Amino acid sequence: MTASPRPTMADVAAAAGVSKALVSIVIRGAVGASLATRERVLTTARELGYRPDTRARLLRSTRSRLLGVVFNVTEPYHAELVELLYEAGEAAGYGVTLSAAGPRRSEQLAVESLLDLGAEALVLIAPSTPAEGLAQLPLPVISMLRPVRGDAAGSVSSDEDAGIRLAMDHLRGLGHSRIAHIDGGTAVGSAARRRSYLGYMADAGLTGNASVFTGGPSEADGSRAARELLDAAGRPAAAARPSAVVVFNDRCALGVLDVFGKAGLCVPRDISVVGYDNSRLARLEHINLTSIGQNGPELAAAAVRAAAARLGGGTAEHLLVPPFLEIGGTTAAPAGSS
Amino acid sequence: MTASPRPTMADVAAAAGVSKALVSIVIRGAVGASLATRERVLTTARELGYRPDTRARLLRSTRSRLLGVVFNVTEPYHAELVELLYEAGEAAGYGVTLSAAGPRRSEQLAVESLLDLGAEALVLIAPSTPAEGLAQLPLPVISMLRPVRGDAAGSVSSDEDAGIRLAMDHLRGLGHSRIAHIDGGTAVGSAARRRSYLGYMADAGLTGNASVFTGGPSEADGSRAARELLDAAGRPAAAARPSAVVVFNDRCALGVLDVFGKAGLCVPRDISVVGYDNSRLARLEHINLTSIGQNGPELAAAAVRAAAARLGGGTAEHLLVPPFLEIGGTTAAPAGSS
DNA sequence: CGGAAAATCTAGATCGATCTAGTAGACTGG
DNA sequence: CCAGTCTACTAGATCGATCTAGATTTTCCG
Repeated sequence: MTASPRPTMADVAAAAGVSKALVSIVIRGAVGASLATRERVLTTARELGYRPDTRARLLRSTRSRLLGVVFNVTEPYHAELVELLYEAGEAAGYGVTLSAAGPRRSEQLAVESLLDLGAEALVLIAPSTPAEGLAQLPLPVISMLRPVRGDAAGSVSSDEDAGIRLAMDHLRGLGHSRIAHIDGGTAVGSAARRRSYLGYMADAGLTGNASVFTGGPSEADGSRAARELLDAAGRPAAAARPSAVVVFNDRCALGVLDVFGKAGLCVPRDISVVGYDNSRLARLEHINLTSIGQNGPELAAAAVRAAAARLGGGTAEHLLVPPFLEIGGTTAAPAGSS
Repeated sequence: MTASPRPTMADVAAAAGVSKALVSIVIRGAVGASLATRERVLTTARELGYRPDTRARLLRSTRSRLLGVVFNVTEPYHAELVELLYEAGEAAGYGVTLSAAGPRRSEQLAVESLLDLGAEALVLIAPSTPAEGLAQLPLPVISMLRPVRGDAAGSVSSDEDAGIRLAMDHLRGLGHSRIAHIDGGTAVGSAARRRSYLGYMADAGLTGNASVFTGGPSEADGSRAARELLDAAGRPAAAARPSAVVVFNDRCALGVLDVFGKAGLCVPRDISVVGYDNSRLARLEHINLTSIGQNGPELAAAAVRAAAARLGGGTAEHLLVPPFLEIGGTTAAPAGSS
């Protein structure tokens, strides 16, 4: 509470008997100071409890080395990425500042606050701003988890096509061939995943077995689609029911699991279910959903690299990071195959 | 990409034919400018696309009017509070900067980065730093969701005792009298909630019906406790089984629901369950757990008020915000009472 | 109308760092 | 021994705002 004013660079300089400029050199670790004085300055700095003032540093330096990150508070996975971005950023010599977007705070506002803070590049996690909007911004922008075409912004996303293939390979490997897909309806990314599914089925010569049901991003969507699936399967012949379902995302898969359970189907004995996101939800012990996960650390590192490259004058890169398969308790070999 | 340097206050001053100082006055909305010039300056500022530079502003002004917020990335509810703090802060004329703590980024580090940025007060959401540590910090600190005694820091938390009472009143109102409690084991806050439960039962003259099972913060803890509860109930007489359970938190309640379901009990027909937190989990459609929720907007507003008051020279306040009851589908009148 | 009070505006110092330009001294080589 | 190069260091300008102190104009009122 006794607000003793924190020591400045001038204080350290006076105490160590050198100039401010030299202290600056030492603190930044720049060249131009002898080993002896370097040590002396660092010692007195530590003794005085000196900490460089970020505000002043940002103001003066040509390169702020500050990375602005915009994330959405309603997406738990974003929070996870934020922490990884801190790590990746700091490892690359960048400071990281956050700005949250959400239902009551627009992405626009979040971006502006970072601009005013002097960020020299932005990482937007799953931005809703269209590409043209991103192109307007006066600094390099990296879009995470949402691919962007062209030179408007760099992008780093998970390879969704590879993700679907992982899920399908897993199911095929278990012996499934009647594999259905519950898509994400009009949600972002749904079309791409659906396309990957259909492409895989075609390549495997299983076009006849392919069937897509309209789901959505939430549990309710999944429940609806699952009921439809059961109804459709019942009509022609019960044997025609799919033995496995690849679902748009984990939340949707949760709704699917619920309906299957209430219909008396046992997962995975009667039917296998694969989600997408490997969210905390999926990892709850009594759910333990087989799911496709994004490689968070690699995504974060790639985003920082892309931002640094863009600052170095490169053109917008578009990276795809391979996802991984987390095998849980909702997939097994089909019933008749032991 | 064509990095046109953004206009500064001097540019606006030149364009409007006034001094820098006057522009500053107008932008800050301070007294000392006539209505006419005020308008003229604002117009030219808008035309030039001028935006004040936060770095410079922070550096110079005696009061940074910057509120630092530390949240934990692993807690989804924190994210929700963050957005509310933005709102509450900005409404009170404070800027808000975030710093994330988490498994790989210490609270200490998060706090320091905010100090370096020039925050003039900190709001720590559920800090793990002990009170003595908070007292060391050279600025006012508000601990949210974790009560702190003494003058080390202000605190704003949800009134847990009132929360338990809400749950109990609800169940009593439905006609329950055999109400059990599954606690949080050694988790933070568990002891207080258990005490509230026992106190309520005593006050209601139901000490004979009170029974506490050792749970914990996670689903697995809940499952274990639920099995114990069923075992214990089976032995003396089935009729002695509690007709309702108040559970430490939502995750724990999820495990409880799972075990009850698998044991053939129908919730809420055979037994009612109340959670605590009103988390997103509880609000999933097919779970729809009756739960005690924290009043987020009020918590955020109170935290900002407390910080402002502390900055104004007041002593550390300790506020309790009343929670609310969210009635879901897991509570109903006990079986024999229609 | 005169002079005090209030309102409006400006010059210049200042916050705490970085950065440029330049000085002092040590070292090298012919 | 002197020019040339390197290393170690420093003075002072600078970033873009705020703030203080003072200048100028307007208003008010007896």
